[in-house]
Amino acid sequence: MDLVFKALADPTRRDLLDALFAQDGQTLTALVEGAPMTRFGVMKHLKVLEEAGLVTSRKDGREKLHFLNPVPIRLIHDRWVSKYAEPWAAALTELKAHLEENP
Amino acid sequence: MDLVFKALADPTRRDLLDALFAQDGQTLTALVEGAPMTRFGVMKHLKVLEEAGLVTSRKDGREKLHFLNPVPIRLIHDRWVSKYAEPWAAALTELKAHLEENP
DNA sequence: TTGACATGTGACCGTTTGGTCACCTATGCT
DNA sequence: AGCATAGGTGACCAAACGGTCACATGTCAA
Repeated sequence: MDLVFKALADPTRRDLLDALFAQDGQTLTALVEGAPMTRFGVMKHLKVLEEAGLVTSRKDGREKLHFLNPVPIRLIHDRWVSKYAEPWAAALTELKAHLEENP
Repeated sequence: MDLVFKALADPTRRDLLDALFAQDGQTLTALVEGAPMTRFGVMKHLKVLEEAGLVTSRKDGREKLHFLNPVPIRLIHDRWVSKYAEPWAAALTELKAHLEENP
């Protein structure tokens, strides 16, 4: 779980996830297009994403295809984000109700 | 937004958020209790959390009180996490429906 | 007012991280 | 076979990060 948070901390890696979200199963060289760095930088970031479980990969001939895996993000949502976000939503609902009762 | 992701990347900072979730409005020295580091380390982490907007603070005499601010986490959920998590949930729903149709 | 307490600042230091490169392996194509 | 292409490894470097400390400021209470 810590690896997922750390992986999400870098904007380049979030951009890579977005690129895979736009088109899943891209190769390394396809992902390098549009990334502001060399192939090696992208390789390192992809490795971090894979070790965090956010991306899975499959070799096809001399190409390596990369796929999004949304499960870890879902886990972050279920076990962590909702804990903080939902009480706030509840507070907002209460505030709304209060305002409607006392306009 | 990048500051929020970076702030969440450190386990010590997530622990601080948990401590404030358990009891909001704690002082610095109260938060140092239970943290595996000195006051200065905790101060640095709290500064990162404040700059990310995840924690707000108010001075009260010689004490500084710290409060959780769940809004940035809510924003992460709305603008980012749900984008990845919800398609997965939808895929699960489809899978479930498919299995029920073809048992 | 004096002393204890809560917090703040700046320097410092070892480790991690982001990025590049020289060089290498493996696959496809002709 | 021979060459171009896709990907991989290890070393390297500057910058950021996590953590500590000496020292300083402000505040309460006797």
